[in-house]
Amino acid sequence: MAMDMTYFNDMEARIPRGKVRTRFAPSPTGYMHVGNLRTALYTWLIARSSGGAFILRIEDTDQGRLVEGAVDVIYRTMAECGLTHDEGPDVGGPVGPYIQSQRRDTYGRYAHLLVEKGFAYYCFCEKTESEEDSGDFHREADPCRSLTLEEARARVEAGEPYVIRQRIPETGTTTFHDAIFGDITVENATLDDQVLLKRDGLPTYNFANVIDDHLMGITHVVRGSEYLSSAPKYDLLYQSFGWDVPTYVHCSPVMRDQHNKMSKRHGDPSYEDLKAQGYLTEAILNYVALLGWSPRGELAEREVFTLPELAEAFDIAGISKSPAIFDIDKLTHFNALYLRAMSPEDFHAAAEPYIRQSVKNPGLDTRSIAALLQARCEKLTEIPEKVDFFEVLPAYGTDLFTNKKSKTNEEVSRRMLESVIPALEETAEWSPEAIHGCLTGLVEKLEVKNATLMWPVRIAAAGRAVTPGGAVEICCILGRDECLRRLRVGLEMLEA
RNA sequence: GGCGCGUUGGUCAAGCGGCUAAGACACCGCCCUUUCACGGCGGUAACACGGGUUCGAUUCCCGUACGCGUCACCA
Repeated sequence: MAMDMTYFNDMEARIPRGKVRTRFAPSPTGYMHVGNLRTALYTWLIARSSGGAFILRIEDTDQGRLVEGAVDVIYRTMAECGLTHDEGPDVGGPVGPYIQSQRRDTYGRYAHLLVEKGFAYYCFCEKTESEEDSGDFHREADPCRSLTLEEARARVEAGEPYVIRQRIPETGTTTFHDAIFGDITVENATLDDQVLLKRDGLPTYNFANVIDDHLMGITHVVRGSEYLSSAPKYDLLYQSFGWDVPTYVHCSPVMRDQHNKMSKRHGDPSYEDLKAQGYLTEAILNYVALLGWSPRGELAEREVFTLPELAEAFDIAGISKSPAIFDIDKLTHFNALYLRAMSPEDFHAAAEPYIRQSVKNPGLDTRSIAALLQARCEKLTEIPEKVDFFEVLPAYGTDLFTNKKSKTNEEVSRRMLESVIPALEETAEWSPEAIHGCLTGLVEKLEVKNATLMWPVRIAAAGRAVTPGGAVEICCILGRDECLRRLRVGLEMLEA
């Protein structure tokens, strides 16, 4: 039973001292929900904002929950978001392996070490269904707690199945410190002798965490606030080993509404779902960063941050204690901001596939269409329905020709189109400038408002009351033949 | 139920003993205008409640209410 201490010392010696090290430790469920993404982001930011290291560790101790391809979702999402890791299963590192299922021997050794030190004990009890809903907690009820080490060992050697439980002091209090919540003190009597090593020899999540975080030199443990209540037991574990306690950073959850956390079960969007809904990675990250964190001081009013800017501005003190409700409308706003901030080239590249979903005609220029769209859409996915009229003239009623503000009705529109069609037939070239010149020339000649003439032209050209872009742009994109054809169709409808 | 945590407008939030209590989203109005947008300007809207402490509480303390978490050989 002697511990191979050189092994462990050697391991720890490979970690640079004094440097911040954080870790994102997802269990591979194949789904990166928004809360997870935010935890990953904050964890990454804490490391990057202090020049520290960010580690990726896969927590797959739960046999029954392994999902095929799930780890890939994690890698892909992290990479897409720019949350680069310095150490992990794929890139290696000095304190690997970084997959818990490959570390099982280690946990067992430490669990047994704790038994020898008296901070843990073998328990041979069969779990019973009834005691869990009694509501009351009686730690003293476990008879194995008072077994002598010799007795227990004899039973272990006789092949009796066992678990290893943490021996929590029956009296006194434990105080731990959290970077967000401050000092929290609890009565030891309210803590249970949690299982450290399961009957199958695998560690429980809580135990594996403590061992790995210590062995990997993690300085800041970032996790959801649901672990707040188990933190005292963590502290006791660290104390038992004589290890330094890391800084805890417990983050409150991202909620879907007042009562429920974001969850796959409720159909709340994952990172990938949001992408599919037309949201940009940058916008998602920016929004998510602000869901539960806000910059202090000078930056307090600022909301738009790129990832490097976040790394610069991030500060644990700005993390909020209370849960935050996910607001898709605000995400949409950020998305619109990012869409508009793109260069025309980048926007075109992003928008083109969506434009082509409804605009198949190769004669229609996607660059011109994209230019109209950039200030007018909040999500890429709303593009197809906004521009489908370029492809085919929709069926519409002549009532669209009536618009009070533009001072048009069907009769006025008929007169306008009668003048516009021959004028456009004669324009030398088909450019925005030429079309605009032609139409405004008519406006002067006919002595009407700009809008009075533009309105019917746009309606006839698009067959829609609301369009991205005005009459001139639409006519130009359509091309002379198609444009004139549509104007004639409109005129015929008005003459009927 | 025990224990723990939380509570500023509908939402995200600033505030860290003295302020007309920021800002953003959403919503409404006005301007701009060739529709709709974009942009600009303005508006509606909040300190959960009750006690203290203090010259003075959104800020500190104690209760209450409400909410959340946890009490697994799941993470």
